[in-house]
Amino acid sequence: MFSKACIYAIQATIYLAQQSGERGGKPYTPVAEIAQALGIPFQFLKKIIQTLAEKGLLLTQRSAKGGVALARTANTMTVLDVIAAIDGVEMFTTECILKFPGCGNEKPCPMHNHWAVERVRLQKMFQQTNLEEVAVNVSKGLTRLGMIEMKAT
Amino acid sequence: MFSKACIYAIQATIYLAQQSGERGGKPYTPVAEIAQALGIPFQFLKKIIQTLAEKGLLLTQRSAKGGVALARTANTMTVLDVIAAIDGVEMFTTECILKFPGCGNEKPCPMHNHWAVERVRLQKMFQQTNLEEVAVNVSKGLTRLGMIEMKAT
DNA sequence: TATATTAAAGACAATATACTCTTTTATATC
DNA sequence: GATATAAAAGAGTATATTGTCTTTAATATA
Repeated sequence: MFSKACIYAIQATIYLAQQSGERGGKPYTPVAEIAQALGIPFQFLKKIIQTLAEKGLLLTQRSAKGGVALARTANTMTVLDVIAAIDGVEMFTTECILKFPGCGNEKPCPMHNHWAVERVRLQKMFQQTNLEEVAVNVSKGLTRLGMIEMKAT
Repeated sequence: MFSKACIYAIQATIYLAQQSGERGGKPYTPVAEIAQALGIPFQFLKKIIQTLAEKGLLLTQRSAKGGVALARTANTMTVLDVIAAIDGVEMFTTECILKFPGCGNEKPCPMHNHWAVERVRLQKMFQQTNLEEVAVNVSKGLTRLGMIEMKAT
């Protein structure tokens, strides 16, 4: 469904949302820390982070005590925003599940009418899920981010 | 969502369902004809067809007037059956959308509870769609298989 | 039985995705 | 202002997926 890059982007932004939620937390988190904490290849994550920064989702600071941070509050950033920045939203809007170029309501492929319904549901689901609520659930221990244990801070 | 191989498998089996639906049609369809008709790379399709045959979905006949055919009637073969043979059903059953190995109801990832709902819907959708109904719609001109025009026969 | 047709088999090539390494640049902190 | 920290930039490698080519084998048909 999603590329590895996109999956890592979602994980990293959730991690950053957690960081931003911590009282007295540092303003920036080094990419190396995120990669370490989530088990994501460091150099690969850096490129992904760069893309997210270019798309305006993250702020970067290169200096001592630098790193990256969410460009806006976690409750105004949705999982769909992150997906859109990396893999794009076409899969939820126009892309045919059989990858036929002209597929749409006028020229539907054999699966179009079924898929069009699910596609919209998926998009809504990711759009309605913001990084704050997700991060809070992780911090509460209700859900897990990767293989690491997350305890309330 | 699906690999190219899986997409081609779905297209090819729908094409074969159309063939089997035609009165007085030949029992077997050459892979070359399917590849030609649907614009699928011939040699690649042959391997995919082989896999489908190994999984029991298709019958093959190597000889003059040979080719491939559905192993059972089109109305008893679902799109999910085809997907299962190529990409597997894990994506609808156990696979985490963030690809976390241990993700499940006990140890849910941040998206698990949302995704688990959609996953099941998708599986049902593909399971409830059999090749006959799909092929009939294509033959009626209600839907299209690839870029080619399909007229009622 | 000879022949043409077509799938089977397996090596190989191209492309896309995932991942790494090295050098450079910015800047907060001391 | 010197230094250390950390991102930026870009070339390079590894792996998986997709696609091609050639040779072999089966068998229906004539």
